[in-house]
Amino acid sequence: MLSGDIPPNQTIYVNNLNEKVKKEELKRSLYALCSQYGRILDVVALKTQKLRGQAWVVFSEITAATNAFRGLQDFDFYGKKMRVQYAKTKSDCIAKEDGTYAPKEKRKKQEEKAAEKKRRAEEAQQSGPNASSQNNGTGYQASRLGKVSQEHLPPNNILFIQNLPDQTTSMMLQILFQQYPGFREVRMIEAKPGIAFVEFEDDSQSHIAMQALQGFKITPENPMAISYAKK
DNA sequence: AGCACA
Repeated sequence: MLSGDIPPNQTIYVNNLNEKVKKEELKRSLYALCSQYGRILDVVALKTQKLRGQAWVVFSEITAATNAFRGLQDFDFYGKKMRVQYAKTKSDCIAKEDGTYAPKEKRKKQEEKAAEKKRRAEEAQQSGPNASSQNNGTGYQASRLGKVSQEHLPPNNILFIQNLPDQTTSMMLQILFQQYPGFREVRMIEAKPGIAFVEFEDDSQSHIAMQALQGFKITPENPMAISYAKK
C-alpha cells in the first residue's frame, strides 16, 4: 500500500519536524518557507504530547498545497527532513469560509475530554501540578520601517537584508536562502535588529537568490528588502 | 509515530 493515498487538500500535514524548535518560531518558519508556493491562510502547530513535531499549513488554493507537497518533500528543516502529506480533514478556517464549520463536534469533544479529566481527578483525589502555561504572545509587531535605503550598489557575493520582523532568527533566514546554490552563511547582529547579511560563493549566485526572495514576506507585514552589501 | 484548529 502506498502511503500517499490521501486525497488532495488545501492544507498540508507536515511531520518529522524538529521538536526542539519553539512553537512560534516553528510557525513563522513554516509560514516563510511555505509562502513560496502560494497564499497561506493559517499555520497550526501544537506542542502537546500527541501533536508535537507536526504542523498544518493551510493554503488558499489546492494547487499551492500540491506544489508545496511536492517541493518540500524531504526538505531539510532545522536539521530534519520534512515529511509532507495532505491533511486528512478540512481545516477550521476553511470550513468557516464555506459555512460548513461545525463547532458543535469540537465542543462535544472538548466536553468529553474535560469530563474525563474531571472524573479522573475526582477518582484520584490528588492534587497535581498545574502546568498550563498558555503563553500566546502572537506578536506581529509593526516594523521599525523608517528608511530602507535602496541605493544602487555594485554586485557583491554578500547580500544585505532589511525590514525583517523582530523575531527573525538566522536559522529562519538560512532555511530560506540555503535553497539557492552557493549559499554560505547568514550573519545577524544582536544590536541591530531588522537586518542581516547573507553570504554566497559568488556574485551571480547572490544575484539569483536576491531576485528570488526580493520582497519575500516572513510575516505578512514584512516584505524583505534585499540589496548587495557595501564593499 | 503521532491528523488539529487554546
